[in-house]
Amino acid sequence: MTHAFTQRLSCFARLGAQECGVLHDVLGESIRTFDTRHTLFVEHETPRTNYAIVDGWACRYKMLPDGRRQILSFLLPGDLCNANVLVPAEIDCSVSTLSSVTVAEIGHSRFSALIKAAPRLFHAFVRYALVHASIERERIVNVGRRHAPERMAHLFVETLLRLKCVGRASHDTFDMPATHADLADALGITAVHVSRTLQALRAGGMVELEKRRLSIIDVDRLEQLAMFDPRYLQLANDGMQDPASAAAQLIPGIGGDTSAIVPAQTFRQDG
Amino acid sequence: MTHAFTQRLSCFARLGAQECGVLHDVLGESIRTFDTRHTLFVEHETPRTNYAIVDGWACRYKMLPDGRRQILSFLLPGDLCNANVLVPAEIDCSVSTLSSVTVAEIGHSRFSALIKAAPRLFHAFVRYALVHASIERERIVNVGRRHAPERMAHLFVETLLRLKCVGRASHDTFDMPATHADLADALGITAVHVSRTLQALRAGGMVELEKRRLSIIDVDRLEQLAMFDPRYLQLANDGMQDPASAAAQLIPGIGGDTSAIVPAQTFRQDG
DNA sequence: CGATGCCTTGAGACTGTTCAAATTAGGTGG
DNA sequence: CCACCTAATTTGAACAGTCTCAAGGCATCG
Repeated sequence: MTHAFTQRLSCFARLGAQECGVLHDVLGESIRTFDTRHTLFVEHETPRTNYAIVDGWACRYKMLPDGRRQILSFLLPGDLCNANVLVPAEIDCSVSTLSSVTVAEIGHSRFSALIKAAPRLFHAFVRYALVHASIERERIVNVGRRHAPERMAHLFVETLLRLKCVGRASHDTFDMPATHADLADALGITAVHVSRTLQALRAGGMVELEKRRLSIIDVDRLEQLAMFDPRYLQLANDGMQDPASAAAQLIPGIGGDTSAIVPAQTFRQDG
Repeated sequence: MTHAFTQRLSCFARLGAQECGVLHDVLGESIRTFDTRHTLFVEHETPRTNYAIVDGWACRYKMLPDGRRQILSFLLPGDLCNANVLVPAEIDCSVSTLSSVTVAEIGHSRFSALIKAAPRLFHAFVRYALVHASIERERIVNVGRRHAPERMAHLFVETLLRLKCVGRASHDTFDMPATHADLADALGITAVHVSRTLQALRAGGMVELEKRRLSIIDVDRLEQLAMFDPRYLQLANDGMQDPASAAAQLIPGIGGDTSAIVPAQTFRQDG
């Protein structure tokens, strides 16, 4: 089975056998598991390592001094806990697990070696970071300009698509470890209102949630309600025509090795 | 007078005489002005050029199909309209001016040349992009977890600090071309409520606004109200100890030229 | 001096919050 | 497997914050 992170990166560059091999080795080096509600990074620290999520959910969040919490994004299988892999820098938000989580630990020097060994991977990392930032920008719109049911619909559709692209959602159903309180902090509403909003979507025949499994009954209607435009997720694999050379165009020292290209998949069909 | 963009970049790397010179030349090449309410980039297009703002305000925003708008960030003098300078990619939000704006136009090839000629500039660009993303993340917290007066206080303090660091705010007072409608779309509230909230801050003796000039009367109380923590703006110039070599550590092909270093300023005192 | 755009004000409606209590689900030790 | 404990969810009712709609005021600009 392909590693979720490899699967995710291949959304952003056509990875050849060589790149996949190197990546596979690095990812297999140090597998760790964390309990639910475990803090991986604390705001303002400068992480000395990175984690690629293999299984389970985590989240990036910020706290206000009075205890209010805002979740910036959910981290799903295939996601990197710290999207900034280019320069060592302090991170501006904390990261905690929302379920028990399996990760592949990747040290900074490992990352550096990866990038040097495979220019395509560098390109993929950069695009991954861009898309992750794009997801967070879309969240601003979500909490700023959508009503609670629309916000929830948007979050669910986004999550469904992101999980599908790493093969973690079959038949529009997936494990959803986030509690109402977690959803509330992601949506900018209260847990009580999450409960009521969820019931409204349920009553409308759009979703079903039991035993921490979420079933999207009517994706179309959810998308309509949320005015969902999937382009910000960049799942369509366009813009990949000339991956390595595109990077080389602007980044000094990145040369294009175009051998051993395997065809890229287009994700969005059912897993 | 130092160019606002040079001033901004020097927050992120100790720029030497050589870098400043190259930068100065590029910035002087093509100065343009745009009218107020002029759209510079449209969501989903792939820009072929970039603009560094010299004077005036612009904003990055997204529209929903029904006309709702969410402003993601204000672009102030010294800001880059498209923070992604590393790879050519479609942008996920539109950019429009909020006042008449003077910019320095910088083509992609120019940027590429800049980066190659001055590794320190590459480092500065990367950090600039990181900080801009950080500002947008803080906005999620603002609209998701703060009340209207807190949001407004936060936005005002942030803007004050950002303007100060490019010398555009003396005595805690600055030009504020954004209309109530613009502020509303940045804060995730309505224009009517902006009016009322503004009056509350005014009544509290914290700000004064007349003729499109905003005076921050009581910064401390605004910061307290907003629970403002300036660290996300990275104005303190720490983490600059070893700029070029820090980049070289992770990015292949970036070598460290440590000659001709001028001392970096710490911004936050009055301009 | 009339248009236009921007800001202000009021009243009522609505969305989402708060607090508190009841209910359910899950996990653990006996 | 049960009893217990804790965490998570649901529900109700009152309340607060923000929105909507509508009207009026005040600039600025041709």
